[in-house]
Amino acid sequence: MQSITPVRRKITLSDVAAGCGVSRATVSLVLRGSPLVNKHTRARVEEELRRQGYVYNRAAANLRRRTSSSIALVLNDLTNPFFAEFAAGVDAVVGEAGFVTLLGCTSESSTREQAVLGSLIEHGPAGIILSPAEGSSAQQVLAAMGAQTPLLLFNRELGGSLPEYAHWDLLALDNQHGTRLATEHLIAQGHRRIAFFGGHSTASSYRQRQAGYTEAMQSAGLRIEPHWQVECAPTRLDAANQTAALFATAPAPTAAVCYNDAVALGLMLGLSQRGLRPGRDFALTGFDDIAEAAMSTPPLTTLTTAPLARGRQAAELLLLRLRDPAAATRRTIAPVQLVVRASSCPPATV
Amino acid sequence: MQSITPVRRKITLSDVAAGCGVSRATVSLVLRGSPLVNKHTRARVEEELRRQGYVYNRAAANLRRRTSSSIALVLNDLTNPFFAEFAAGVDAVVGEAGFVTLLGCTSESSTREQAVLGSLIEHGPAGIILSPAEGSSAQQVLAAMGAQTPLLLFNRELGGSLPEYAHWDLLALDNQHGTRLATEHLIAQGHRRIAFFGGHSTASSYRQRQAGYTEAMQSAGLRIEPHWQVECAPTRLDAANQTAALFATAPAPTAAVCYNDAVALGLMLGLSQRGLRPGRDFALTGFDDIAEAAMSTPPLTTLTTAPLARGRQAAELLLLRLRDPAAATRRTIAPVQLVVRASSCPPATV
DNA sequence: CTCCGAGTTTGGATCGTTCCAAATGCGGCA
DNA sequence: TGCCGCATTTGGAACGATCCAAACTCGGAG
Repeated sequence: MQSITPVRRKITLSDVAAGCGVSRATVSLVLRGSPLVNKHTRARVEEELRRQGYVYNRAAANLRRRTSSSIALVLNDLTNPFFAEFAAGVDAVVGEAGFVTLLGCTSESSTREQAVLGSLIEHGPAGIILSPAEGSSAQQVLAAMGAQTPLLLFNRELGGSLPEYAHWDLLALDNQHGTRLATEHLIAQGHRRIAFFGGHSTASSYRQRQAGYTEAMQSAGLRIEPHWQVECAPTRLDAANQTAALFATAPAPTAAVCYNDAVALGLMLGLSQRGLRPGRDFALTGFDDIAEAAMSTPPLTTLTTAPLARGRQAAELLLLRLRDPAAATRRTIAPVQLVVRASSCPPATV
Repeated sequence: MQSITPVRRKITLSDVAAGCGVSRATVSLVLRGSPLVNKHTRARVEEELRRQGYVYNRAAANLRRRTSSSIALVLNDLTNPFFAEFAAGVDAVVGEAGFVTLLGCTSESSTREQAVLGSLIEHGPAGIILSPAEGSSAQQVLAAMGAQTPLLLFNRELGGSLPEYAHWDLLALDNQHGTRLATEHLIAQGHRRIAFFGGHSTASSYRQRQAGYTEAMQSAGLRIEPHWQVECAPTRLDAANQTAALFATAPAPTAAVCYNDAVALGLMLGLSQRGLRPGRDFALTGFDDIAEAAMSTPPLTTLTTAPLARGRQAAELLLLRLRDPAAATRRTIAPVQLVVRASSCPPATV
């Protein structure tokens, strides 16, 4: 039966040491499970730690040891389920390794990204996992975080020219191969006039996905009309609004490879508004395999990226880097897999 | 043109002080924008700070000032878009207030919750926002985090008996009113035999939602058959599997108020498998308004909870508490709003 | 009876910042 | 010249942990 007297002041090592008549150093050794300390002393100290309700001050320890116990995770969009799952994966591994996750959201703004990085870096994380905001550049990022802290870039490349002393690891999806698979699948279904729809060409992931599409089209000897490549913000709403552009000029496409699932779902909406039934009159594919993809009408053919696993992987890559700061820079490309659902129908026989 | 010499050792106040011939104290004053320091000196120091690429060590400052600059966010399920948006909202406000978010995911396990809380507390957050794992108790939570750090509970109550010295703020959704609205809406549509489907009665939110349903039914003078209340895990899969239970005994319900959207989507699946068309032969409502709700077939009538706004609100409530630790405990109930979509059809005229 | 060494314990300095009381410089006034 | 007050600057002691070299205890060997 322990009586808990609500205390204002925080309990420190010295309090515990005084409480059981040993020195601070001894208590410190007990805390860290050192084999040096005598069994009997250890028991006494541990009892006293419990009794006083001591809580370890990791900040103080980190200061003295010049270590860090946190890893920063900076995301361009946490409201996107893809990144939310990614974050969950990161946090799991980071936690297992005894670190704590410092979270920062940039809402796709490179200005906020700088502010967030600046604020996080002051807390001295051991490393940073960054999924850059659209249009953020290497110079910006380096200016905000310095070159001291190991960086793992996820999902996107940084724009701008790279100072030659800059180096970081990268984990990206195999965007190009993914859209190539999707395009080939549509071609195999019998489509010849295939569009590439949505996204902003400023993003590196856009350029890669578009390259996969172009590659597949060219390999099949199919030509690409200019108006089949329509850019829009990677959101449902903007995608729906831009649908008309696909059909502005003849010949109209019979299928589209979309930049991602959000865009594909928006395109479905836009098609319906024009009286076209997605999955019957027009085929389309997405990218990401968000939860809604399987639930939409028709269910969406897309590319799964296993965001939770990618999160774990990102954290593991960063931990590897922490263990060996001098190792050569790694660029990891994670595979993606085509999931065929009803949205990628054969062309309608008109 | 600045030449960046890659330095291993971290730059400290003393380095800068030495670099421009003033004392550490003066540099510290400059950093904090004190009006005491001479204009000319300030300029010189700021130049030197830039030149050396100084980065502030907030941990050291916090140690000295006995302050904290972080807020811990502990979530039972970050892969749920509802919580992901909530987290984004929290992080935005926390960031604006000059704090940093410490993230912890518990994956709905109260054991992990204890571990996560224990780890986070060592970093000395100014406060904690906790959405408890299922079945986590007040004693557990208090044991892991002590009574020193202000706690804001989100979404769920803690189980177990409360020690009388325990007190914390609460932000919850108006569960009871929400399901009452949904039930009344179904009654207005003409339904008389309405079920309450899904969720675990161990959760406080379940009991509240069920109470709202019961209340509405009783007010309307409608009776509730025992087999119309079917529990299941709040996941799509389990909901689909439990669908049969609703129809095991006569009279079968013609509509169901579901515990949440995941359950409702699962029920739709289950209904389809029985040859019932949701939104035509059977009406149903959800809770949460996750993104899929608007996209499902038929679109799901549900209750919106504005998770992003709830996140902001949670953070603001906690900041308020930090400003006035002695203020009376608050229990905030956030309103929810009924969104009527196609799933809540009138009863089929058989 | 002294000395040795293994097993434990400990005081004091240190990490990078902030606080505080005291020191410094300097123009003005008696 | 001496003293006051204002504006600025500063050395040294914190904050709560860890590191390190030195010290203590004690049984056994010489």
